[in-house]
Amino acid sequence: MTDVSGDTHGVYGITVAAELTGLGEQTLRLYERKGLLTPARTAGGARRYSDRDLTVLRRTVELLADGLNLAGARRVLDLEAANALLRLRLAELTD
DNA sequence: CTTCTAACA
DNA sequence: TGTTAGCA
Repeated sequence: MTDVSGDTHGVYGITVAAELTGLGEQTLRLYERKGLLTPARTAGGARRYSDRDLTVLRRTVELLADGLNLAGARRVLDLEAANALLRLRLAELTD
């Protein structure tokens, strides 16, 4: 897709993503296994984190600090994503 | 870089 | 339950 907003495939390796978020690499893999995010993969199977993924990770840190567990954070993340989509559709109707 | 196992709070 | 260390 034509990616004007740009944050969808900003590419970082897991080491960089861990540094940028203050999380451990193992933790990032756990979050993926729990379904909090799904980073892209290289041909060799290495994770590729976009700026979008980093935003999700920072959100996750915030939600965990608020006392949610990973399952709860996952649900909030899903709802926020769905909400953002609805907002876009609403904007199309109101402009 | 990956997955997996085990230990700990 | 979530994180971390070590191994293959």
